[in-house]
Amino acid sequence: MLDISELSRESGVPASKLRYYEEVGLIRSIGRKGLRRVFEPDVLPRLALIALGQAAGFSLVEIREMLGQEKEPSIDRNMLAAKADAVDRHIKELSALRDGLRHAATCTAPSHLECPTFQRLMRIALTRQGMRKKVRPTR
Amino acid sequence: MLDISELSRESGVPASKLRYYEEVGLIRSIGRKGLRRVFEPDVLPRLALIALGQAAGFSLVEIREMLGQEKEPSIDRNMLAAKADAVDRHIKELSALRDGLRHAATCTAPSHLECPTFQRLMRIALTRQGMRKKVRPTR
DNA sequence: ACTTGACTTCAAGTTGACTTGAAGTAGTAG
DNA sequence: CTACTACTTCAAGTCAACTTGAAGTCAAGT
Repeated sequence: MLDISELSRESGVPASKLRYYEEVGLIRSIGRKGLRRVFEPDVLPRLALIALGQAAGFSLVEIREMLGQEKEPSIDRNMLAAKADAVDRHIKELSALRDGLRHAATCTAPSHLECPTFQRLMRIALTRQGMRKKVRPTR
Repeated sequence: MLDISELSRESGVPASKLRYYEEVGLIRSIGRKGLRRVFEPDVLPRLALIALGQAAGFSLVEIREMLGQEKEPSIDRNMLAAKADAVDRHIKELSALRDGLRHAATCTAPSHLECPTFQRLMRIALTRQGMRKKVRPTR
């Protein structure tokens, strides 16, 4: 059992962020000691997953969906697989970007427009589209 | 030569965004026809690169640095290579996330904490840290 | 019992990346 | 020449994801 400062120290996540995450339903405290929140240690891996999900470009709402917002042990496996596929597509795009950057660092062609590497990069870029959702406090 | 609505139609980027991008120095118009901006067609690939850079999680300021803010043909090659390496590290993280998601979709172990796949995921997640910069209009 | 200080809530502020709206202007069709 | 419409500027608004600040509470040490 951890209080918020212990959790903050262990995870490196500021207390204000932890309170915010609880407010929007990303993590849960199991009770109070007086006023103070009491957390179970298993929020630590959960926080790691949240950080990773953010690094992957997911919104907090999407992450909440992926992790399961409540004490549900059975999360939707199809949805997880779909998310994995989405991340995989993202990786493909980033690979194109990386290659494009490396190419730009070495290519001395007069016009990038004529370069096949650059053209491939652009084709992939143009298939992109973004969608975002809104995060609202749970209750 | 394109006016803003043509550029918007060709690129799929709303005109308001194009004006904003010009304001912060991501793209340039080469002049005016009356009030109206006139763009060169080569902003199209540039817009594609901007979108790709965003997909990669870079801020507009970072993207401006990568692409070169002005009509400089010689952008810093070492910096580009460094950015490519940064993207590559990001890809590694995302690969871990993807694998983690796939694993979570199939693993039925009672506690994820005991699972080596999950532990690897977490190790990578914990090495993350983020930094952001501010975007200000040029001039 | 009293002080201390880390916790609490709640509202408001911040940042990046845009969008929206009002008010004005200018090239083109009739 | 007059209208129309698509452009223009500029200020303000929005949204996600937090942070900050004020004012209050409470457990623990002296």
